[in-house]
Amino acid sequence: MTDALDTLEHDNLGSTVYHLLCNALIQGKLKPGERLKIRELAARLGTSVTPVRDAILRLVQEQALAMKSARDIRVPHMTVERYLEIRAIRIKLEGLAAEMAAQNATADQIALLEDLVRQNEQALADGDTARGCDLNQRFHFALVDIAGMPFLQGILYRIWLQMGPLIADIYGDGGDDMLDFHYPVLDAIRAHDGPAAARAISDDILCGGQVILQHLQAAAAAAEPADATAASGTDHAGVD
Amino acid sequence: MTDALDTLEHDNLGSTVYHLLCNALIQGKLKPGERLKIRELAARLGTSVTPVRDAILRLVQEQALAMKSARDIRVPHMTVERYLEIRAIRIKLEGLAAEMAAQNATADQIALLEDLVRQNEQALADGDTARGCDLNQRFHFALVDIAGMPFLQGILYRIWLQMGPLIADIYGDGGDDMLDFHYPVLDAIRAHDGPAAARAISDDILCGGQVILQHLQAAAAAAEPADATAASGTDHAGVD
DNA sequence: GCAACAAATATGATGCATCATAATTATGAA
DNA sequence: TTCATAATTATGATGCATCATATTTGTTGC
Repeated sequence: MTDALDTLEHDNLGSTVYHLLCNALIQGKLKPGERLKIRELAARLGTSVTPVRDAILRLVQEQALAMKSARDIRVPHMTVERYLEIRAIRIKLEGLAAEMAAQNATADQIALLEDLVRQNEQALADGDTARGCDLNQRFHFALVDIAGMPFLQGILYRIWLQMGPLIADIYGDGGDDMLDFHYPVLDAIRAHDGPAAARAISDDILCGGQVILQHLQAAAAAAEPADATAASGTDHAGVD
Repeated sequence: MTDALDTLEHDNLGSTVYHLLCNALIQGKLKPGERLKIRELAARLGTSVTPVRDAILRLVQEQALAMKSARDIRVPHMTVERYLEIRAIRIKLEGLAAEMAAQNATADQIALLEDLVRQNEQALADGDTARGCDLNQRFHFALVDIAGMPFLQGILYRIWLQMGPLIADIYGDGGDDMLDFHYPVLDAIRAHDGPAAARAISDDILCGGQVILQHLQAAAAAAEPADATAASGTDHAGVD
């Protein structure tokens, strides 16, 4: 499932390292601002620098990692502007996925979604936020999978890669209500009502992400308490 | 503008080669099915294999190139299924871009769009399809640029990368009416009417791409007229 | 003690040697 | 002539040596 990014890919060491780092990112094992060193990783993984460099370059390309300078590779910090942009994109793309999933879903696939929600309930009941975070993500990916759009799956995987470090950092704060928005999605899929599914996913992304947005805005405000020029440009990034 | 993919990227030889190949793909200088060899490219460009390998791996990752086997890197063929999927994604994402562009566009930016359309008229009048193709693309990119969404720009650039070889192959067939659908887009942007701009872009993608779709369907029908199992070995179908 | 310069270190970039294996060609027997 | 097998070649993968330079650390003069 997590292999969605490169369909039918030729397996080489670089890809293995890449997926390793992807999982680390998505599971929040790499914190924003953390630095990565090629040689160090290579030593830790027992390979030469070449595959590690391959993997890191791939992640830099898709902006899941950032090269602050020629020799400073770090997990990037999410900004409010970027989060809002990504949110808008997710609403469109995951909406499309939900719509197609509602059209296509078989009984088995619906049962799988229900199972994911059930496991998520259990995880939240147990107070296992890490598992809840993982299951939340798997629900979203399951939708794209059911939609049967492999290219879209790759795009969304890359987007989630960016949100991984962020979500893992914040989820414990107030993510308990994140699951609530999955029920309307499930209802719409059961009814094979595409537009309703898209709306429900949109609600999920907007409401569920509210905590994240507040967190980011608070962090941004704390970072620059005096300077108000950059902070005010939250709604529209004036990137020319 | 074409540098949208990796914002603020550290320049290394691999990136240079990457952009070189990107341009070649988008401008249709690389045909579907064409094979690329690392050593050959390196010799042609006067570098070692390392930067070329970096660039090619990046393009493979985003499926702009495909590794059919461990040592067979080719420009992939577009399939009907994939085209339809990409079309649906484009409608959502370029719709979003058009909507934001309509909200944000300044008079200067609108003038720039008008200029692109005017140049495109001239190109078509001159029968210069290559230039028309290029200008068509630049119009679409200009919209994302005006929308001020750099992350979206990266996603769309990667999508166009996939369509480059295809469009260049087909454009001459009946692309003369492709420009027609840009006028309603321009009108909507002038009126700052986001939803109308999104609808207009959707029309452009659907109608303008009709020729491409027919071409693909004809090619698919010709490729496997009777036998559906063995002949499909050329294109790896079975996207599900 | 502090600042400015210098030496040392760290680190990604690049080139290249070597390896494993797939593709191609050559060889030879039927 | 044809097909099977072996030798050759081609090619991406991997590892590693070296380079350039940013960063850190040490030294020295004030």
